Amino acid sequence: MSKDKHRSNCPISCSLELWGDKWSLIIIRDLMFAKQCTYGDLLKSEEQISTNILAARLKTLEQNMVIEKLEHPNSKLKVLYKLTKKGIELLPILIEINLWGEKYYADIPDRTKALLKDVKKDKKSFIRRTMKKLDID
Amino acid sequence: MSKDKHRSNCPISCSLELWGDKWSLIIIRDLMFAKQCTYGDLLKSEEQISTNILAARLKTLEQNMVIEKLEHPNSKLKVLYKLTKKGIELLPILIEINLWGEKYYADIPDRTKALLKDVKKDKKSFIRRTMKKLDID
DNA sequence: ATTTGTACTTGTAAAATGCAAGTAAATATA
DNA sequence: TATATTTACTTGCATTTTACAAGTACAAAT
Repeated sequence: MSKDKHRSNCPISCSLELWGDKWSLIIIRDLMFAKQCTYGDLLKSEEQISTNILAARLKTLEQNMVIEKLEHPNSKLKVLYKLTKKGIELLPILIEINLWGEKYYADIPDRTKALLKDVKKDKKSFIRRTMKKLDID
Repeated sequence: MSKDKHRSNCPISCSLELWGDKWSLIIIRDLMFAKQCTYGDLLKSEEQISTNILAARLKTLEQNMVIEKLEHPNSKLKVLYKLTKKGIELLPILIEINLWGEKYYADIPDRTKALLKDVKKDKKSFIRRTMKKLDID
């Protein structure tokens, strides 16, 4: 009847209810920069997510159409996860978090620094290029 | 000895460890658009944070210099919370979350819509103006 | 002197997390 | 062909976090 699943209609609040935790954006980050990952790939991330949490997050993100499952071309045993358009559009958020984090935390990895240098040169272009790369199947 | 409090040195991961939960950015949002709030003001938000969670988050955010406490000019009983420079600089993240959320959730409040219309007209100018407003004590 | 307002703290049940181990099906290997 | 291994999960359980209700301490208003 009523749409009362949200604590409020504030877009920030609704967004946080979906991916506002310590893991969802890590998964999304990995998919954003690796394009496609298997479950095993995601487990390999430096942050060491545990298997049950990963499975739970993937399920929620899929149900909310942020990611989707794909058949692996070479194996029926493997599953490919990728971002949907809705997921890809989280890129500007990830970029701003990256930029803020770069400013306030030390020992940023070189890869990240290089990427952010590119971002700072021309943010819009970076977003366009990255999104385009992700969009091509 | 070692700086091993972080799961990784990824700026996204470090950021999420600090404010990657369902409440921190709600508090920061309120401070961003109200400039200064008392504890009671923050409790009044539509999302209905509970008192112990609010106290815990305020403590963490203060310890990490995202917010600071101020004396209330009219009362020793009240406490004013405001964003530090570090906190104010979360504005671009809040804006991008707002824009994403606006696109994927329904029934966005009119105030928010109006604000985002302004943002979309000229994002940089909006950020500059909002930050300036917050900076003036 | 008593009540109210404000910023918390405390207790406790419920939920989420983190870790270790287990399972089922597909594939690789002997 | 039989066995082992890989892959994507699930399950059980201890620990931690959350949510709700109530309580406390001090300032200020009545």
